[in-house]
Amino acid sequence: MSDEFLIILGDCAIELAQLHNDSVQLIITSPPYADQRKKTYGGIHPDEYVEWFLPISRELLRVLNPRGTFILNIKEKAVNGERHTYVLDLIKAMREQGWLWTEEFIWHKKNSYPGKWPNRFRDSWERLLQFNKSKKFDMYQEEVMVPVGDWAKARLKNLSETDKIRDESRVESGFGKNISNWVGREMVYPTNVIHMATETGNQGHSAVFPRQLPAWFIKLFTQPGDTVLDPFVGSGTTMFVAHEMKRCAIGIDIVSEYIDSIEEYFNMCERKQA
Amino acid sequence: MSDEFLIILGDCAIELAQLHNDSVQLIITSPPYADQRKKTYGGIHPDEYVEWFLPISRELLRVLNPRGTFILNIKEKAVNGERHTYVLDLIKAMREQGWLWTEEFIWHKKNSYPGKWPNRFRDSWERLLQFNKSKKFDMYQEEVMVPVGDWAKARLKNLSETDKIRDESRVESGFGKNISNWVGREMVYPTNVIHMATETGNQGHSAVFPRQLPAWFIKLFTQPGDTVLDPFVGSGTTMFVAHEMKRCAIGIDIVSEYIDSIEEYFNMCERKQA
DNA sequence: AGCTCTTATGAATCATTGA
DNA sequence: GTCAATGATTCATAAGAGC
Repeated sequence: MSDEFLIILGDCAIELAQLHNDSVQLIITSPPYADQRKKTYGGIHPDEYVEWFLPISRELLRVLNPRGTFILNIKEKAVNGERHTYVLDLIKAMREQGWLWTEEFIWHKKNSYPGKWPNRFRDSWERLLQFNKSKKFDMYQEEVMVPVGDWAKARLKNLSETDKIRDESRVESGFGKNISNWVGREMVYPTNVIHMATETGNQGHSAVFPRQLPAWFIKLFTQPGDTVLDPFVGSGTTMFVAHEMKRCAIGIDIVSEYIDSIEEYFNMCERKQA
Repeated sequence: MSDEFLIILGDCAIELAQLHNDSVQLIITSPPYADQRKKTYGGIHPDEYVEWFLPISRELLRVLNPRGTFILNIKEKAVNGERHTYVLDLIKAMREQGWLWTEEFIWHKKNSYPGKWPNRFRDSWERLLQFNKSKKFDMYQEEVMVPVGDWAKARLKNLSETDKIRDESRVESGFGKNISNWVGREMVYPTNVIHMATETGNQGHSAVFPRQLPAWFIKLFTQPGDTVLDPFVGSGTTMFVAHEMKRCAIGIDIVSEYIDSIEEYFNMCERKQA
């Protein structure tokens, strides 16, 4: 087993005990949403969601480095025509555990799930909650700067929206490829609203994240050699991206099919290098 | 005094008593944010914000029609490097008052306030919380359908063969499919993410809302002749838009300069009509 | 009319100073 | 100490001027 990655089959509430204190620089995960994914995770009832998550977040708080960051992708579902409050309750409960609720990023999903209801529009955003262990944490803002100004204006006028979407979904780092072509142009910092299309139908597994999303946070909060953890690693997107970016990747999942698939991927990687 | 509008100078916690039960179809307002606007509103401390707002929301619940809607524009500030939780607390407290938290729209402000800090990016979004009195409320979705962007029309008109091939080969992204669905369609429903720039320098008065924002919700949740209330009417944007859209407009504010200015505006309107 | 360029200015945030 | 006020930082817009 390489130091570069660690794949664990099991319940993260239990398996996280394997990890040392303060050993992880970035935790980024999209836990099963309430009442979703019944087949794989048993379906946590909205009213029990906080109670279910707190033992996990307690372990995450232990393994996270004091200068590290925890990014939690979550969105409340509508229950009885209302937004359920478990996410609000979770934020408050995690603060009592010792977490700092530093920021709430908005993930604007440009191609949100289709549908029509008489009392609400399509939900096209999710929360990306940033939690920290201390007020002093590592943040490499310059790594995620985006071009703007004349470049963006000219481009926006001359190119259609389709082109932009296509570019962003093709290049994992957003405008990364294009950025390199425009070195020397004006670069500006992004805001706390992130525009990314979702990826669908990725080899039969539902890809929770588009690859750009973990890539963006990995660039922002870690350096090469740091450790990135996803306790609900699912199809493995976070691990693959972290590994490609020369970070150590740890993934945990309770579904053996997911773990098998991820192990296969990393075996292939090692064989290539050999 | 016309039935078409009502302008009240005073503290809305008190003055709302003038309004009848169930008489308002839409409440849309942007109350003073915690610790902001000290000169005009006194600056409510974050820790006391919920306590300050609850008597007002209780009166709002009384005057709102059972089929009406309350849109609350609010955003928590950063305190001690953390996001404060008073908005989360407010949502929970209002639910205990009897409000239903139906939806949370995101207002993405394209021109957010400048600034740079080592631990956070610029804040470019605000919450637009939708509360209702009952699960059955009026919503006229077709009134806010948006035209398919020019980019899509232009793209569809001269869709080159290469484009078609490229799009179809990217079916896994879900995007190619969408394009074919848009053929022949002029209007689509919006989502719960609203993109609008703030208006600047409006004749000395800072316009809290861009005019489009109240206009959008007035179209969505009311019909001509319905009553629209803004208990923190400020420079009057909500009232002016509502009046232009043939809705009855009620505005309350504790700042006499604002009220004078709004009365002047409506006097001019009536003189023109005479 | 349609462009480009310039300028003013925001519901912000944190570090520093002062009571 | 704790708390409250001031200063430095900074960019996407609209509006206006000039070709």
